[in-house]
Amino acid sequence: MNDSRPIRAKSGTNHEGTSAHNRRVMIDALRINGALSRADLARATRLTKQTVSNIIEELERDGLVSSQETVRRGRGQPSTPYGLVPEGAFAIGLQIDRHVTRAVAVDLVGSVLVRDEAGLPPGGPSNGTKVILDLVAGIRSKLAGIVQQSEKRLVGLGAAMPGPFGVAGSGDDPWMMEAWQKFPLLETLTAGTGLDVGLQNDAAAAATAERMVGAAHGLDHAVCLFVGYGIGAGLILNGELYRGTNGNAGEIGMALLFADGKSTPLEHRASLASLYQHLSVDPADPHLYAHINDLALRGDQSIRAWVEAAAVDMRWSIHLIETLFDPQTVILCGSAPEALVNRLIAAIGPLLPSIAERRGRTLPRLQPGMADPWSVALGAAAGPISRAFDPRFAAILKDSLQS
Amino acid sequence: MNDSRPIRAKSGTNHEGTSAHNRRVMIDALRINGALSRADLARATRLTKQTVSNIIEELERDGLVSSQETVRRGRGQPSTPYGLVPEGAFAIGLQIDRHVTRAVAVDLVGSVLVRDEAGLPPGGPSNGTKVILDLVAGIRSKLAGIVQQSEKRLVGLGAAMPGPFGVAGSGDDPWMMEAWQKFPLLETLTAGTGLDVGLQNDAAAAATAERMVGAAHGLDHAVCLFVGYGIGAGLILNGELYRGTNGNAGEIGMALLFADGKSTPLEHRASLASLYQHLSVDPADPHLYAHINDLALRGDQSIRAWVEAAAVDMRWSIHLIETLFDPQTVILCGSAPEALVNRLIAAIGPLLPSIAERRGRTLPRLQPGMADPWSVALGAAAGPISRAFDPRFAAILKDSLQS
DNA sequence: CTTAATAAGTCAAGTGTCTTGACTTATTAC
DNA sequence: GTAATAAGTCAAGACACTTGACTTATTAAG
Repeated sequence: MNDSRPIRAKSGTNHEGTSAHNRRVMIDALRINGALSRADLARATRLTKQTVSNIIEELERDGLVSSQETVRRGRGQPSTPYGLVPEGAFAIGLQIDRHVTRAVAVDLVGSVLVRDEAGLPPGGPSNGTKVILDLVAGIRSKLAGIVQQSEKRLVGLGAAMPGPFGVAGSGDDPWMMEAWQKFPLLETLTAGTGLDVGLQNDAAAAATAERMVGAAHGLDHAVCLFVGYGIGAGLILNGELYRGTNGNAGEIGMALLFADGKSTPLEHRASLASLYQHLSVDPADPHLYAHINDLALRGDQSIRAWVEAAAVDMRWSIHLIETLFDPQTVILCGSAPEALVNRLIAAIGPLLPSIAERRGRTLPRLQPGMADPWSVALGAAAGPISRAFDPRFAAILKDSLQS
Repeated sequence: MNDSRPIRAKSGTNHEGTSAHNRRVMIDALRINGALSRADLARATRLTKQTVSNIIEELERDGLVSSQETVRRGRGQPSTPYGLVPEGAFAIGLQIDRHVTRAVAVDLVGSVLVRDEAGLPPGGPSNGTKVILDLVAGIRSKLAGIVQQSEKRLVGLGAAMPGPFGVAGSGDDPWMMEAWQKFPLLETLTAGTGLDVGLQNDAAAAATAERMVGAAHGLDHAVCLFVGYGIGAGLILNGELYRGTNGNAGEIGMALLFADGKSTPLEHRASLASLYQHLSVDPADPHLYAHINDLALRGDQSIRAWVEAAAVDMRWSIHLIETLFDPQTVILCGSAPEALVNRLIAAIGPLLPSIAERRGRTLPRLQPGMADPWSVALGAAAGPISRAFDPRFAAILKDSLQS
């Protein structure tokens, strides 16, 4: 009996895990509800007043929360609300797109403090790595100029780029996203910045952003349909981003549609790439974003035609998302001109019938999210903040504790 | 400032939560790996030998694990493996289908000890409730005749029926599944049995079964495509069944397919219901199952035609599941005749290209699961066992602790 | 104005569960 | 026969939450 097969098991937990969880629960509660008193926190978390007091004291020492003015609420001693301190933690978010890379510095509550972008030369990682590392270095030094102790309070760097990861692709993309997808980006960024680095696809980043400061704030189940150069879905399931086995969950752009006996990926019909092709414009044109926004605002005929066609496919995508994920709401967002997203939303309705149609709904089935070229970078930055501060199963387990 | 808005927060945890988690982790490790020594468990769970010893001792007292013969593994003191005791816990599983209801008693390791079924009269809950409660009572008394203390070790009753739940339906189903879906089944079963009752849709139950004793055993991300009277997907995400906001996640049968300008739910094209219609047979015929199995085995022409057509839609369903969930594998199962499922699997291949095609795969993209009229009832029973013994986030939180 | 009711928050001792480090036991390798 | 190695135990210790009494601050009511 050769007993060298690896034993698979979840990790156990201990006091530290308990405490780490409770800290995270407090921070989460303050993020969702705004400032709360110790007594409020004790009731909401089911912990004792004493425990809450101890943890709040510790969080205050760590500069993550601070007390506000006391509030009189009827009989009894007035309560002292505690709120998150925005400058308690920072994260850098990095978006790598086809022709451009964007970086932001974000604080604990999701405000963008610094932002910068740079053009990405063609040629993939071999030409782009330095540009990216310089951009990140610049953001860090600008952040250090604005706030004290920023480097000490930097919890990590989140990177976002179009997926899918680790999949053999078509190889016909001159902007080399495939090269980026194969490139050991995590290792390169870790080595180049010394930070804790995470990587997700752009739709996931958009969902993370919506969860921290947008329409998915405080929701347990929400799906962001993200329209960028491609199209993808960012999945918030059970209050956490769902990544799938290889970080590719939600890559709805690769879903095949069948029509007229041929199959076409959704991405070829409903994405900025398809719009650019429809309009015969150069995707690398730096003024394209504003130009498209203009056209959309003016109701340009050519845009309208594309919107009408894309809306049909997106209506179906939303139907499918509702059917498979049963979310509380679907959020349409994008790194696409806002006017375009608004036209899309208008054209998508009314939605197809689905299990989402039920009595007693409080949230709309479809709502607009951020449509902003910076939302992906923001979401990328929200990743490390969430990893560091949000309550989640993995944070309780011993193998994640090393504080 | 009216401050009566409810405060939303996750619950905190304490020592009991820690301990509950560690107990569950041990049980899970023994379930996945088979019998393990205390030292093995300590290494796998990252807990200390002492902690493991204490917990094992407690689990042994509770009759959930027992020691086996010592094993010599080279130098050092021989180890004493501990394994799960099958009769350490039981659960009742109940399937409510259109024309029949089935119930099983299952033990801690997922063996079916007792099974029984009864025809369901037309008319929905008003006529069927008594049949169901009698069936469950019969199962319980038979179980009590086989094993000692079965009632004390009964952790709950899991019920499964076709979804979706809580959705306005078409109202054209003479077998009144819609009436069942609206009926307060949970309350009725709780009152009628005195047990802790859970409810899920049949595809979710099938997935739960595959996770406990089938092809999804020990996997973190797997999707079961379940072919029954309808068709649905049971989702294992992050090692747990994913239910969605209203327990309707995975209802892929309601996904609309567009062809020739019309939309049709997948269910109308790939499900036993569609097969029955194709064959013009009576779905209430009790011999239908064996009959279909026979036809499938013999390669009947009419079945082949349906299989070919359904396989096209199922191939697409699998592609979509891979694209949206990025699972380790997709499992095709059903409460459908096994020969039919085998024909379907044969006809579905080769699969469509998707993100699941990657170098270094170890699991097949599609594999057969249970195709057995009893698998849904088994999965229904696996629900309470999983809730009681599997490690999960919710089990750590204070609001779930009352032991 | 005085007193009772109410609620926030603190204090100090208590409890439960994991950890630590030394020790015992059983086996194989040399 | 002895050393090395690994399983498992013992007893004390540490840590984080809990308990219950107490203090403080405010409003409601007579």
